[in-house]
Amino acid sequence: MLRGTNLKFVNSYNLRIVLEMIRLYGPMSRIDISRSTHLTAQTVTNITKKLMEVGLIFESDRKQNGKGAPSILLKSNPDCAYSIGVDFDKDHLNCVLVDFNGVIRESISQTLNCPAPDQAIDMIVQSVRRLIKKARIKKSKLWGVGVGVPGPMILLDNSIRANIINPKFYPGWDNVPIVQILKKKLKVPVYIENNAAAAAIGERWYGIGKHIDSFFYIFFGAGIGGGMVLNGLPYPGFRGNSGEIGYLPLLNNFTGKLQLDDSAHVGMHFDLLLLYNELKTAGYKIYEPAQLEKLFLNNEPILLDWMQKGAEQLAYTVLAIEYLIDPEIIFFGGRLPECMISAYIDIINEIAPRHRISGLKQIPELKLARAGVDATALGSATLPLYNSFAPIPSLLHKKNEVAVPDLKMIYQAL
Amino acid sequence: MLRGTNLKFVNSYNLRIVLEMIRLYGPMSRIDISRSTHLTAQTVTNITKKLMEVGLIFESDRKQNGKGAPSILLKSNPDCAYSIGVDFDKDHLNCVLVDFNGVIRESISQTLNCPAPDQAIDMIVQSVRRLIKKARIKKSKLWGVGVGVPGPMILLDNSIRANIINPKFYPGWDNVPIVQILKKKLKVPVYIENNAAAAAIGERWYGIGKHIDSFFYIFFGAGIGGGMVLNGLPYPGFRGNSGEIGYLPLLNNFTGKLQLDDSAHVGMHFDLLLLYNELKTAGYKIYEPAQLEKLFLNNEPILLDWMQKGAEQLAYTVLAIEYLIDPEIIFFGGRLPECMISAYIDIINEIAPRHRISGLKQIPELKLARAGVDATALGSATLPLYNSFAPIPSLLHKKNEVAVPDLKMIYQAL
DNA sequence: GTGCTTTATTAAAATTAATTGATTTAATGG
DNA sequence: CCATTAAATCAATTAATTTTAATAAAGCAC
Repeated sequence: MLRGTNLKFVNSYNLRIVLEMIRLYGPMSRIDISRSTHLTAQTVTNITKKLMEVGLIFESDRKQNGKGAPSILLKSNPDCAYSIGVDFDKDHLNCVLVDFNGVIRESISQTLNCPAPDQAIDMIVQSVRRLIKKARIKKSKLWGVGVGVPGPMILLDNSIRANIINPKFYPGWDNVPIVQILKKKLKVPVYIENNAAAAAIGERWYGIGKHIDSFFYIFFGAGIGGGMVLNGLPYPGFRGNSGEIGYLPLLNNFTGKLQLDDSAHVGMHFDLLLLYNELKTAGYKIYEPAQLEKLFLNNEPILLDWMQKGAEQLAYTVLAIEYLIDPEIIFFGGRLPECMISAYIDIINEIAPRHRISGLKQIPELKLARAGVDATALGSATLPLYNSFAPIPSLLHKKNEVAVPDLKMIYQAL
Repeated sequence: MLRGTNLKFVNSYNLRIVLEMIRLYGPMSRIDISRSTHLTAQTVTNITKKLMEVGLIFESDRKQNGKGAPSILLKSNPDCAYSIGVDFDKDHLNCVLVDFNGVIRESISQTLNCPAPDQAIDMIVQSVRRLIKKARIKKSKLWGVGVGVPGPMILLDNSIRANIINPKFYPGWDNVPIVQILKKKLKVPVYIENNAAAAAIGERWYGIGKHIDSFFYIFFGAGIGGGMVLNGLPYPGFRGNSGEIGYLPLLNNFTGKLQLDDSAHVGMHFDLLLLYNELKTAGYKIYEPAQLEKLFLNNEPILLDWMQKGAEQLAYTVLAIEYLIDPEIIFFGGRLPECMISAYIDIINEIAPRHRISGLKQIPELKLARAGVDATALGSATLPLYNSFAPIPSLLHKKNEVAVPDLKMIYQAL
């Protein structure tokens, strides 16, 4: 799609660049922003003036740096915008309300048992309303709701993200337009994303990935998934299926055992329901990931064996990511306890080098991302803020509809 | 790197957008460009005026479309710019001179025997000079020289692409600054790229990939390599190693045989020197890919067995590409004869579905790209033109040095 | 303390390319 | 032949950045 651009697009982009500079590297002065972005000092003054008027940033102390007038440090305002993230799956619903700086202000968790769409959507709506009340924020400052769901989605005509949760595992969830329904009921922008991709975006916007332009994110949820950020931007793939590492065929030469059938796939080794069942035979009653921490720390053999088998498959996947995508870093995060994710990283770091061709000097580092219950919800909460405030280069191109709100809308909203 | 932009960058980008529209969809009228790019008609008039002044485009017939003034069709001028592509490897040196439309005007091929750097560079310089003479073009219209080399390179400080050919297989080629040397001798811009990546860029700029925004390119050269184009742009990876499918570990469950050692890799099955040796034991004297066509058409068992084993490994690689990257299309191209590449595609299309998880409806199509001797050289020839004329979005961002010539420099050059 | 130097910030004017609105050009069709 | 339609362009306007110049605030020398 070859699209031209013009001065207005330039301005809205530069606005976001300056805001992002302050968010990532702040507190910082106008002159530092100018030097970094190569915008003139005057332009930075003009833009920061606008940003201050709408309350996105504010001036704080002056910084003395030798001779000359000390520069005025600019900070981003955590209370300028809030967002709600929803982590939804068959067995749980976690919702968090975060401020602009990504700090979780309030959260609500509940367990589910494969609810029907109507029921689930009602619960989400109620949770959102309760969060707004609990946090005592103005609804006008709620920038939107982001929903992270397991499995792939389809894109509708207008390239508005929508709404199939893998119908195979979710009876009744075929073709449910969650986005439209939630938008209508809540009257705020609603975004939906695969939970792994949402976690990756969250890592990019708030996590260690803030300064990493290209990374792969391996996500432990009910199964295993992945998301990627390339050149600073989420890369969803042509059909929205990129990063689906769970679908890779099983290898028997890594495990030393025979594979079940030709279409057996890596995801099998990370299906928590299968693990819970296996643990049940040993007398454990496990129904959520947090309970695994204790078993892991007690060196429960069933769990350790399970992890070892999975890690062997994952090691190959990591090599494939290295050689195909060559990201700067591979993050590991998700709903599992931090100690387990770290253990996976350790096993892979032991296995992978044996299968690596000699001669490659630099390889991506494996790093722990945000783990635990809130990982997905926080990632999902990022979606509205990311879309409203991130300097996405495609903003520079003319489009029929401005999908992304610009400062005029921010003026109106505040 | 967060950089701002301004009106001048907008203009140089819009110039390229309009030129690209005409190149890809031309002949087309100003009003069609306006509707497509969402630039106003007046802006398109201004831009096309500039492009005509420097001879990049010209007006041709009027197209009658019902009532009203007929629109004037604009065409890109094939003789506005030329480029020379160099395909260099241990055993051969192919050079082509192409015009702006990608038509090969002249070419020179010669066989080599692992030459030393001085010798090789001299041969390249001579070939370039001979091509200019043969094609009888003005040197001022030679936009540059692109060199495709096997194996990885490193990027120098200024992000000017440079200059290591995998030193392991090329004694004496450690740290040779080819780009700088050639630039000094030829006095034109010189670009270097991995041959697989160059072929991918060539496919994007001149091939079927012209209208495909995201694809993976599997390249058959002396071994096997890969390149990718994502969101319309070449994606080199963080260390310039993306697409290195040859490095993936071997799988024994696909071949049914034991792997040699832990670091045995897919590339082994595509190493032409190994194949030539195996064929030698059967009495064949093969030293270049074109000779394989006859053997293949005669159903030579050694060759067919070789291809079957390779294809089984490649099928897994294709699945990994599908699930990790999810490109629109996977292209297959390179120095092998077209019939052999097609055969690889057929075998993979037979194997892959068996290992695919059920439920995924859409999958990337496997397509034949340009095959044969000129594939790499044409891809390399694309590099200078691509860098000078393609609407690369990063052009919109302010930088210290303008690495890419803009229209001012085009004025001077013509 | 005073005055000079240095540096950050901002005000005013200039610049630039896109946009808007009016005009010209060239065909169709009654 | 003239009204209609649509493409292309001229002229004036607009909206952002840039340039130039002024102002403000600190350090430093005397």
